Amino acid sequence: MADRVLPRREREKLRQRKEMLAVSLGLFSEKGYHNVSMHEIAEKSEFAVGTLYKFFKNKKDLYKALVLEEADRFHDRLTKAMDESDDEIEKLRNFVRVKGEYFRDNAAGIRVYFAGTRGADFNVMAGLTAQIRDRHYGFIQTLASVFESGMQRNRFKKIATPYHLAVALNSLTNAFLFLWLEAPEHHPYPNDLDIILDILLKGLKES
Amino acid sequence: MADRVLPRREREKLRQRKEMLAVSLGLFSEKGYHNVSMHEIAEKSEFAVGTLYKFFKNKKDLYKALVLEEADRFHDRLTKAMDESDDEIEKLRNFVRVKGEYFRDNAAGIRVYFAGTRGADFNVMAGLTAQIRDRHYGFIQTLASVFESGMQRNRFKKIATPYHLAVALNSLTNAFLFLWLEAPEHHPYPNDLDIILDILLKGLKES
Amino acid sequence: MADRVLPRREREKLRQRKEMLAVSLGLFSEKGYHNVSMHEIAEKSEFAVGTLYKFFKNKKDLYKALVLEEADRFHDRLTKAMDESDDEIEKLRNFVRVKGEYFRDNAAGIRVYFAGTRGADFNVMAGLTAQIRDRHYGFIQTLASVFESGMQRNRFKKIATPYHLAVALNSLTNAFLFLWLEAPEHHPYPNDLDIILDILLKGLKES
Amino acid sequence: MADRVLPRREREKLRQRKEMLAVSLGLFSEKGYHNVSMHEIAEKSEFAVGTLYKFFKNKKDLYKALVLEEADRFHDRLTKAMDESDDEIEKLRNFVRVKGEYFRDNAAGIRVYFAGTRGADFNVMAGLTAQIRDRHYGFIQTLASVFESGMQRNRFKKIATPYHLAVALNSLTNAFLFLWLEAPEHHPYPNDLDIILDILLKGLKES
DNA sequence: GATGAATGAGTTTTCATTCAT
DNA sequence: GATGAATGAAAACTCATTCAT
Repeated sequence: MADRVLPRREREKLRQRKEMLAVSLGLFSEKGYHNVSMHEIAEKSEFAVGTLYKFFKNKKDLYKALVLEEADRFHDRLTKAMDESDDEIEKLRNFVRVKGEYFRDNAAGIRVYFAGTRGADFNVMAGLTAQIRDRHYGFIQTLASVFESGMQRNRFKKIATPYHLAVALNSLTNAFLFLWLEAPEHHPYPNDLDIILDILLKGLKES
Repeated sequence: MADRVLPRREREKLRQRKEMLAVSLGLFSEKGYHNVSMHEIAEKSEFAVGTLYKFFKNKKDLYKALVLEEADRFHDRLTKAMDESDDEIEKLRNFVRVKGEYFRDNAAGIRVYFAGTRGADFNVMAGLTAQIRDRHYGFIQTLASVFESGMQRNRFKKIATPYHLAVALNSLTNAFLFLWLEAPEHHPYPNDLDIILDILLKGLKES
Repeated sequence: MADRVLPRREREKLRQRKEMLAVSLGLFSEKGYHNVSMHEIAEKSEFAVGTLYKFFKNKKDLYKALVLEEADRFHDRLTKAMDESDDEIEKLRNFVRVKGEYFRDNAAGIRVYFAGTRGADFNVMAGLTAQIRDRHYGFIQTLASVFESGMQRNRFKKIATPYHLAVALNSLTNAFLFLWLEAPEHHPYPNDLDIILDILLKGLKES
Repeated sequence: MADRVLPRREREKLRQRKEMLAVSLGLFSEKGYHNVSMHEIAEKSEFAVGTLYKFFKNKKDLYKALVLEEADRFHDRLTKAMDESDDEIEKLRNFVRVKGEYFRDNAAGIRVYFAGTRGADFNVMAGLTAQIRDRHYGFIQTLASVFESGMQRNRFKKIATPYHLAVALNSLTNAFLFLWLEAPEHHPYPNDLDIILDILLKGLKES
């Protein structure tokens, strides 16, 4: 780990920053950006307000950092899951499975990430939306490349462009996972997802 | 029009309310709930602040009314579009086409509607989220019933439950329309949509 | 009654004014000047706000009129009670008895009158305090004249100036009646009063 | 003084709080609760509005604290004055004298205290009236106990219950002191008071 | 370097008063 | 003459941010 080699002072800083973001995540995901005050974050994380401002220029910055890191963690996890196999179908199965797990285990992070994307304060949170979008777009490209490689190796029919298929798979998994996230009692967790993927694969696979 | 037969006073009231909501729509859709002040709405709509409060109990109420009416208008338009034909495939084509038109022509309304759904202030805007979700769920059922009737008449294969198919079609159209809404320059408007529907229909239609 | 001979229009006006003041009395006595709005008075009295302003220049004026008329009614009643006898002791007994009845039967008026006197908005309610004080002073003089005449007729000992005695009797009756007004369950109504007067008279009467 | 041993920070806090209350006392006593704004208090006390809210939850709370502390200071002073002697008559003389001095030297506090008692916003200032009344009742009991002990030691005749006598003496002193407070030019300060007490004592003392 | 007290701009909301109908 | 819709000044209160200790 890189942490090991950092001077103690630096390591400590990182630990504090992490703690601040963890507390912020809990609060923001629960109440939304405008219903959380810096004092609340300070109190719950047991830092002084001024210390928060040592780590983040202002409230917006703290929020941006949080959302972007949440986005990166999310996308990293998905990318890694796909990298675990060389087989395109297996990659997609991993994507769906791990995304499901991620929603289940990181509901707060997911909520903050999606609020940052399609959230309340549109153009206002200047920059954030754009940066999130870039990351999102980047990930969609990664996903698209799986479809592309599958097509090149003639494992998938070219029923649509790889990009379209990536957008489709991504939005479908989102939709079903949100159903579950918002009303777990009505939408039992993993089954829906497999159904989706199976249908898509059935249409895709060369007979 | 019912408007004609209302007493003049009532008609005038309605006109004012509409104007207030129209201005609010513009501001909220552009800047988000928390970045619009009542003074701003008053000024831009050329009413006094007090007058706004004659029509809406408070800021939250104004916002709720706006979002709910926007949701109703949206769903009504889609439902009507589907009612224009008795043929299930035609119904779905109408849904996709009209939804596309609606996104194109009512970007502000769409933004406010979706912000209200997956928006910023989760449990905070008590009631709103729940009401929106009810309406959304109701609409999904309407869409599902199209798939169901298609299946009963053996026009569609039963590749998934009608409810799943409705969620799928809805989220796919959202996804592609948002791509266009957010970056029209990269995503030429109507073509994507047809592609989606065609793929879905190909999988659905009995050969 | 003078009312009879007024033109109908005038009589009607007077009736309306009375109604406004009656409703205002109820509201002001219950909630205090600042917690009653002109709209509330208008609604409860079933007049339009504008009509209120036809009768009273503004809210302050309405309140002043109310308090002063309440003061006059109160003092008139007491003065009349004392006029019913020529005997000084009987006059004082009447004063005490009728004052007690008045507190019991016009709690709202009493509250408004005393709030206007020693109330919340000191110098602010410009003029009111002064006018009330004048009336109050005038009444104290009336009461003092009873003691004075009793002294001149050698029925009372000159244990203090008539003015001092008037102030004393007045404040004592106020004190005991307020005890009852504020906590009737702890302070049974009429007995206390008689005790007071008897003590005072015992000290006063020539043996 | 306990102040000496408090940490500097605490002492500073107390000093600020005192300053805020002092300025508030001046303003409230002059204009009444509803005619003083938090901004006004902030400006005159040279604190920021937000700082006021650090010390007092809201305007009502600030006012309540002010009135209750004023009441306590008043009653403490009177109680101490009576404790200075063991002789009942001397106790009463001290009470009257010190009360007079207190009215003379703390007119503002007295005004605020009495406004809080029989003041403007009856049931509205929920809690305040009740708390004031409790303190007032407590003090009346203290005063009554002087009469009671005087009776037990056969220094006073039992012309009335100790409680009645306490209410009487208290209301009489109030009445005469208010005359002076409101129109010092007409009512030279201390004489009236002695007269009152002397009359009362004459009636009370065993011959 | 950390702290948290102090700041005051900015927000929502109320309500006395006016005046066109 | 009565009405009550419209007005907007003014109030209470919050909270991101700063900076002296």
